[in-house]
Formats: sequence, C-alpha cells, structure tokens
Amino acid sequence: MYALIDCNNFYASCERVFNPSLNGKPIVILSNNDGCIIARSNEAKELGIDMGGAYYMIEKDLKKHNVIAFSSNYTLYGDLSQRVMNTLAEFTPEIEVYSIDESFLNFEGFELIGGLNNIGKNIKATVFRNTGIPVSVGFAPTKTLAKLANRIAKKNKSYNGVCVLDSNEKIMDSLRIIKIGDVWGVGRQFEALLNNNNVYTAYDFINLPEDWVKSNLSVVGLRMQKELKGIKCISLELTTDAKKNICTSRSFGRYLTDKSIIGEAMSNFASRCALKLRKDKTVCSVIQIILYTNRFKLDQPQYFANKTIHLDVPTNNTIEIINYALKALDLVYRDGYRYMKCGVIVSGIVPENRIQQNMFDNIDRSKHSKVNNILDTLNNRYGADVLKVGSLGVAKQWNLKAEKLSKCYSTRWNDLITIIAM
DNA sequence: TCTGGGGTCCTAGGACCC
DNA sequence: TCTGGGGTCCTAGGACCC
Repeated sequence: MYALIDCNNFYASCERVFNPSLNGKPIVILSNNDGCIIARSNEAKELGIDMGGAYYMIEKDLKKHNVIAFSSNYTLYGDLSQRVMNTLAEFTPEIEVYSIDESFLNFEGFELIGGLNNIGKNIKATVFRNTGIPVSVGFAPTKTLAKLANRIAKKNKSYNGVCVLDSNEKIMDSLRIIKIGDVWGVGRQFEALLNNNNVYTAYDFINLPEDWVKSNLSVVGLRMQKELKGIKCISLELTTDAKKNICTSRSFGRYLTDKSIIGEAMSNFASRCALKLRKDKTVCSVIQIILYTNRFKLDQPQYFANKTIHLDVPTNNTIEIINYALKALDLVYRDGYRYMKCGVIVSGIVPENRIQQNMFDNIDRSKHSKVNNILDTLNNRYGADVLKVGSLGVAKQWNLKAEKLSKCYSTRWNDLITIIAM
C-alpha cells in the first residue's frame, strides 16, 4: 500500500504556524509580484474566492470580507516543508517527496499493527506536533488511487483526515463519487474530451475500452486507467534524477523599456541558473532567453522574443552564462516595447564530470571554476549575493513586488519570534 | 497600475542514416 | 499504374503536475 500525505492549504497553514491569530480567519497567498491568488485557507475557499484570480481585480471584495492577503514567502514554506518531510521519513524508509507539500510513502511489506487507519492518525498527529502543519492521509494500492483517497480524506469531514482504500468495494465506491476532472492526470482538455464521450466519473472512465483510451489519451491515459483499476503502473521515485531544464524567470515589478535594466535582470536570472547547476553538480550546453511584453494588454504592441544559443563546451560558470544571456538579449531586443517579463532557461544538462572537451575551446576553465568556488563559498557563508558579478547591478529596479511578506520566522535570526512571559 | 513560476512526459513530423 | 524498409535523433507543440 502507498500513502499520499498532503498538507492542508499548505501556504496558508505555514503563515499560521507562527501567527496563530490567523486561525479561523480567511487568508489568501499571492503569487510573485502579488499577482494572483495561489493558495487559500478553508475560510477563504468558503467565501468563494477562486484559485488563480488576479488580486487587483478582487482586492476590494477581499477587504470587505476581511480576507488577509500575504505575498508568497518561499523561504518560510520551503523550510517548513523540509521539516514536514523529515518527520514523514521517520515512518518508512521509502519516501518520494513529490512536491513542496506532498509525499508518497511506501508501506509494502509492513506488518501493520493496529491497521492503516491508526498509522494514518499517527502520521497526522506526529506531523502536527512536530511542525504545526495539518495534513491529510490517503492509503491505496496505487499512486493514482492514493491521490484519490487523499482527496476524499480532505473533502469529507467524517474521515477525520485519513482514508484507506484497501478493498475492491471501497475502491469502486470512491471511483463512483469522483468527478473525472478530479483524477490525478486529467486536466481541462482531457476532462472536456471525456465529458463529450459521456464519461463523468472515474468509474465511467475505468469502464472504457482500453483501445479507445490509448488512441484518444495515449499511453498516459491508459496508465491512468490501469492505476485506477488497482494495477500499479507508476512506481515510487526514490532517487531524484538531475533536472533536464532549469528555468529562472520573473515578471518585473513594473514595465521596463531600458535595455540596460533588462540586462541587469537577465544577468541575475542567468546567475541563478548557474548557481542551480553548480548545486546539482551539472553543466548545461544550451542557453535560452525569453523576453515578453504584457500579454494581457492587447492594446499595447506585443513582442515575445525567444533566443537559443548552443554552446561548444558545456558550462556552469556564472560569468560565461551571463555573457551568453546578454549576447542573446542583444540579438532580440527591440526598442519601443514595454517589457514585462524575462527569463533564462538552461538545458542540455549533463553531470559536470562528463564534459565533452572541444579542441578549439580557448577559455581558461580552471581559472573560472576557482572564481565560482570563491563566489559560492562566500555567498554560502555570508548570505546570498554578498559577492556577485557587476552586471547584476545593485538597484534592482526590475525587482518584483512583495508588499505583504511575512517574516522568515524559522530561517533568519532577526525574525525569530520573541515570547514575553507575563 | 496591477494577471506566477517551475517542471515533466508524450507524440508527430522532419531530417538524416544504411 | 507503379517508386522499400527499417532505424535514430531532434524539435515543436500539447498535455499534464504542483
């Protein structure tokens, strides 16, 4: 049996851990740039606040209902996530951290003393005691069914946050009540296609002929169908493979028209990519930049630039990657547009100890790697960006908006909460 | 004024090989 | 009227996830 443990309203719950006055109040978390709603507390969901809505459009409404909004604080969420996962890892040696707020646990071969339901209750209580984060637990024989069980545990109060699908009857009963669009792997397009073919529940779906599923939804759909029938097709991923792409992109806090400031932003994103590569001990051989105007402003001139550069010798060197990104910017930049977003994507990623040399390469790589080592060592010890390349700039005029940021309660000394004994 | 960011996998089609 | 068969690799686009 697999368990899927998912944190309830994770970002909202994180904000509450160190600020319990928020308990019982409607809160929402905003995306970067305070743009959209990306997480809601139950109270906010009950008010009918939608996921993904633009904040500026509903700001007044939210104020009227005393909804409290937060900028996203990934430092806090990332740290609490780590603590939750560390606690979960105590329950089984086989754990797949699937996202910032959920993990699959394998209980195959366990002697289940007290039954799965008790184990689930224990997981829930332990995570809450250790971290203050509420979670839901779903048990089932496949990952897709475990996701489904978790959903039932979360939506249906009578389950108290734990749902175990350990018999065929229970599985069939749940398939009947789950809308097909709520199944893991069914997005908007698949849902529409299936609805057009009179498939509305997961139960309808498993009764479709396999040939039809394969030709209309490819092997992805077929896998999903088998998983729902209790046949394992998706295994636990216990090791994390090196990433295939690394992307750093942001919308700017305001429109940019000045190429040099865009260059600064681009340099910063290129530098982040290089840092992520070095952290993974990998190098990239393809560097791509994007530069966009605001796609929502149809009355303004639109421009979506995209430039890819292939390198002769793969690299993870900050200076080199910045240079290529700026060169690409030179090639695509056009005057007369109001730019809203840019980014750097690196791909063609291989381990750094397997670099294919090029006989015409004339860069002194050992010197560069020394510079990078110093950069990383100092920044690790004294804080990010204590030492950086000049083209990154200092003013950060492109920086994103985050006006409602909470403190980094668990990672920054100055932000530790103080408790005063009365 | 203001609408996120970062990933994965699969398929079809084109270019190329023998 | 008729023009082989079997591969690989790459890319773009489309679907999905959180």
